Amino acid sequence: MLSLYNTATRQQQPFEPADGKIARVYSCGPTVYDVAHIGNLRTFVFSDILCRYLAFKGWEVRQVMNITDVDDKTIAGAISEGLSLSEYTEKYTQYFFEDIETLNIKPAWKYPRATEHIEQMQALVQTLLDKGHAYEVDGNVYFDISSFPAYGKLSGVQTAGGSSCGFSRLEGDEYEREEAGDFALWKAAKPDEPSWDSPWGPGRPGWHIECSVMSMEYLGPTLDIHTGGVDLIFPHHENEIAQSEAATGEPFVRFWVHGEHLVVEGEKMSKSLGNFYTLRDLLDRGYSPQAIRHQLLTAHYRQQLNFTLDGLEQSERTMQRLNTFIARLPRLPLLEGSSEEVADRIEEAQAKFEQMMDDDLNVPGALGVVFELIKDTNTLIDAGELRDQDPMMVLDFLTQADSVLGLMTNQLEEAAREPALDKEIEALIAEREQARKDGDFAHADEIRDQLAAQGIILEDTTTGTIWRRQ
RNA sequence: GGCGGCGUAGCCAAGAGGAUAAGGCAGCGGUCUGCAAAACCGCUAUUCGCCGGUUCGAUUCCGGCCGCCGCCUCCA
Repeated sequence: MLSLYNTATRQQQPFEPADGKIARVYSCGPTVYDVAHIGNLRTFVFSDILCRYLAFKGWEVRQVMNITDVDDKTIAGAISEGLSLSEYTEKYTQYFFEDIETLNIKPAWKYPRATEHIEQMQALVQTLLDKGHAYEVDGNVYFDISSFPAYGKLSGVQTAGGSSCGFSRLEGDEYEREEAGDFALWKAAKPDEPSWDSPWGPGRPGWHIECSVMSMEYLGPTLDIHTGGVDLIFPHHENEIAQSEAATGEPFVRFWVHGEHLVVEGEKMSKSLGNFYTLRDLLDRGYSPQAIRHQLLTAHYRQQLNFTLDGLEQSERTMQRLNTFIARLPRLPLLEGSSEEVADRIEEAQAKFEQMMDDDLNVPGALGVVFELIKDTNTLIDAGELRDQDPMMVLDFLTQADSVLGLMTNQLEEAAREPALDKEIEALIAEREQARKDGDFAHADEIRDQLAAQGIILEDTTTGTIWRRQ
């Protein structure tokens, strides 16, 4: 049974959807003011793994990921580039979609944009005002945290009274809030800012309200799982709980699941340190999307990941091992039949894989299971014990595992295609075989080099020559 | 100051109160090969930052120390 670490309880707890069928997942998505960096992408890969695994477990997954397309940064960015807010955010929204496709992240069920839900946000703000959880000051509406006693339950941050060090840096704020911890639900428009009319005058929604509104709009008042990066626990997620539960009177989220950050070369990623990588940066340096995704999966999601170029090189080679294995498997010259040993190993691997993933998504452990099976299979190949029915079974297992890992999707598709007999290649291989028999190794090597130049790798086995694409 | 995490082989990284401490990368030696490629076999942590405690038994639990990192209304 799947169990997940729930930030709200600080414990790992058994998970299943509240209704037993549909997993309702809300994931904090990108603020589209810039190109995503590798740290953002790690979090999206993490929520991708989560959703893929929920589907693997047989539940229907409805993942909603918001696109924040109005906030201080997007407004500032649009102004500095001389674009309208929507032109500006649309550009980065498209970059975001390209990035997740490149990293083989499965699309969410819905990607609602904040600017398309202004009316619903205003309605929620009004509800909070009506219920006495919010107040208005000069066109701004704030949430009154003193009206919500449970405030702080997720993050452990303490509010007024006691040592409220969480708010020690809040002095001098420009807004006239009654309590330092109160946060904006609606912000009055400043001159030249994009704004929407509202009962409180022209303005725009606060950051937190969008997630409450869009999650409830598509998934109802109670979510099964809400994901995000650890940095969002406070104040963002804390505020979401306050707004949502104050408005509906129902529990907002059953499981809070947060992904740890990554650091780069042991240091916090920052533009000034020059270790601020975007996906494009890494692709330009020649790294493959496959290796990048793998590197993001090398550490458990609740563990900080030290992202390094050296680590990427290692992932590149690791993926090479995987790819070579998959590419040669369907072309091996094998005796007829199937091996009981292979069936046993696969069964064992399936059980262990699920056990690893059930344990709070232990992806590094699950990868270990996959590579153990690869090694075992290779050993059997070398021992001449693999039979011609076996590769299909191994590939089936890898396909199952990959429905979760998403690391070898292209390779498996290629292998599943009828290994089209390329007449030209076969002819060259035959020609080379004759040359080798004749002792004309120069000519044999010439043919091998020629094919290598086309990305065709030849391997001489004891029972014949096989080829694979690089 | 408050909250949280980490320290496992040359590197990355799982794990777990007691069975040979996964897996990947790199290295060395071997097998196979005309040479390669791929792969396999063997070697590479008698030991899990340091010091105590609990226990029949701890690297795994507890305490202290050292080192590193993150969060505390910009933030994945």
